[in-house]
Amino acid sequence: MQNDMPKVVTRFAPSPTGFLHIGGARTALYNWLFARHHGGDFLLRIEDTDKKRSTEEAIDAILKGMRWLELDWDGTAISQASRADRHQDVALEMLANGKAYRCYASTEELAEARETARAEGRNFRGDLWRDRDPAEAPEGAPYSIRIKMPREGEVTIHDAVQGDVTVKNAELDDMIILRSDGTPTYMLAVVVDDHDMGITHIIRGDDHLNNAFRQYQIFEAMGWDVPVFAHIPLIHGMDGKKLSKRHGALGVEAYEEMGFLPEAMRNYLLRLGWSHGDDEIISTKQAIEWFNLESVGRGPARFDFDKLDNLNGHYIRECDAERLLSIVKSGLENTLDRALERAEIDRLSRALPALAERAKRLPELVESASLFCNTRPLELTETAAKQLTDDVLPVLEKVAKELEAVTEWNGPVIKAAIMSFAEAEDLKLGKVMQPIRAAVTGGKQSGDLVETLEILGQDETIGRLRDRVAA
RNA sequence: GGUCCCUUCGUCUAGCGGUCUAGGACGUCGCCCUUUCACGGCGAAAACACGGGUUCGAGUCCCGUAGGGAUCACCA
Repeated sequence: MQNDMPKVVTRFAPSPTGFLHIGGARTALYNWLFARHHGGDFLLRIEDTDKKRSTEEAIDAILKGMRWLELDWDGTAISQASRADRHQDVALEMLANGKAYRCYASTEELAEARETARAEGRNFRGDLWRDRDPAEAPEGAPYSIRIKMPREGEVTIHDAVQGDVTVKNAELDDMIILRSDGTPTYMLAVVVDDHDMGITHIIRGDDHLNNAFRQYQIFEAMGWDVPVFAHIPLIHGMDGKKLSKRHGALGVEAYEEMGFLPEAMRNYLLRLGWSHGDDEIISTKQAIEWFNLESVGRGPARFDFDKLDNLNGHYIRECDAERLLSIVKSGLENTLDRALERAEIDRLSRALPALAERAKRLPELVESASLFCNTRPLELTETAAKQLTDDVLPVLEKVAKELEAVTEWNGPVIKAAIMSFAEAEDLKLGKVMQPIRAAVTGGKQSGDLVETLEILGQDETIGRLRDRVAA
C-alpha cells in the first residue's frame, strides 16, 4: 500500500528495568490514542538490549500495567534483544559503506578524552579513531563500531509537538552502534526496529529529543524514510522536581491498588499535557476521536492527586452497578476474610448507588459498604462515641422498641415511626436521627438514614441499636 | 560546562495580534441544599517570570535575562 496516506503505525518501547511508571503510561496512552484515531497499528516493543538490567518480572509488570489501563497493542510484543542479528547486520553494512568505522580506543582512553573535552567546554565526540588508520590497531585488539557523523551542516527536525528544532551536525558524536562484544547499542536498535516495524510516528518522552538527531543520521545512512517525531514533555512530581522513586514515580499497579479506575487514570493522563478546549471529562471514545499531536502541551506537567481523585469520583459514580458490586464484593471479602452472604450482597446492591456518590477511591467505597455487612457489634469512631452519651441511650432503647413494632419495614413507615416518636418525646428530629445514625453506622459515612435502615433490615437495625444500649 | 527544550491562577490548562478589565477544571474560602458525609447549585480570592523590541495594537511575534528541565555511557 504505497499511497499518499500510509497507514499510521506507532509503538510504545519501554525498557524492562522496572515497572510501568506514570510517564511511560502516558506515553503509551498517547501512542495508543494516536494509532486508534487514525485507524492504524499500535505496537509494543520491549527494549531489552541491556541483558544485565532487564528482568522478566519487569516485562510482566509492564504488560500487566498495559492491560490494566486497557491499552491493547496489535500483534505480539517484540523483544528487541531477539533481533540482535539483524542489528548487527545493519552495523556491518554501515561499516562496509563507509558510514561507520572501527574504534579501538580503550575505556580509559575514552574516559580521558571525554574529560578533556568537557574541561574545554566542548562536546565529546568519541572520534579517536575516526581518522586513524586501522592498521595502527594492535593485532587482534577488540573494537567497537562507531557511526561516522557528518561534520558540516545542520539538521532541522519538524517535531509534531516541539515544532522545528535545529541542531548543528558538528554537535553530534560518533556514537557506538555495535559494542566490542558484537551486541548492538540502543541507538542502533531503535532505528533498525522502528524502520523494520514500519513505524510512521515516534511519540516518546522529550528526554529523547536530543537522541532524535543522532538517530536521524542512522536513518539517513541507511537511506530509510525518517518517521515523524513527537516529543512529549515529561511529568514532574508534585514538588516540580523530576519524578523519581522518592517523588511518587509509582508503577501503575500502585494506582490500581490505591483504588483508581483505569478509565479515570486514562482521562487524567490524557488531560495532563493535552487539551481539547475546556473539556475535562473525556471518555475514551471521545479521546480517540479528538486526539491529535498539535494539542499536546510543551511544558512539563506536575502530577496532582486531588484532580485524579476528583476524576475518579466521577467515574465511580458513572460505573455500572454490576461492575461496582463485584469490585466492592471482592474488596469486602478480602478484608472480612470470608465469603459474603446472600443477604449482605442484596443489601449492597441496593446501597451501592448512594454510597458511590460519596467515594473518591475504591477502598473508601469498600469501607463504607462494610456498613451493610453483618459485623456486629460495630466499632465506633471517635465522633460516634462522643454522640452516644449516656443520656441518649434511653432514647435509643425507646426507638428500638418503637421500630420493633413496625410491621411493614419500608422507608415511609420507618420515617413515620421515627417522626411520631420524636413528636411524642418532644424531641427535635435531629436529636433522634443523630444518635440512631451513630449507633447504626458506628460513625461511618452513609447516605439517607431512613434508606440505610430500610436496606439494613429490621432485625439488624434493632440489633445495632440494642448493642449500644447494652454497652 | 556544551547542546537542546520549556515558562498563563497553588496545580492541569484555554488562548493560535484586537472579542483578555485573561476563560475552564481541580484545590482553597464563603453561602445554599441537608438527618451525618458527600453530590449538586451559587459566589469569591487567585496567573500572562522579567527587560527590551516589532506593531496603530502583544498573553499571543522577535531578541535578551532569569528560572526550570532534558541530554552529553561499549544504559535505554
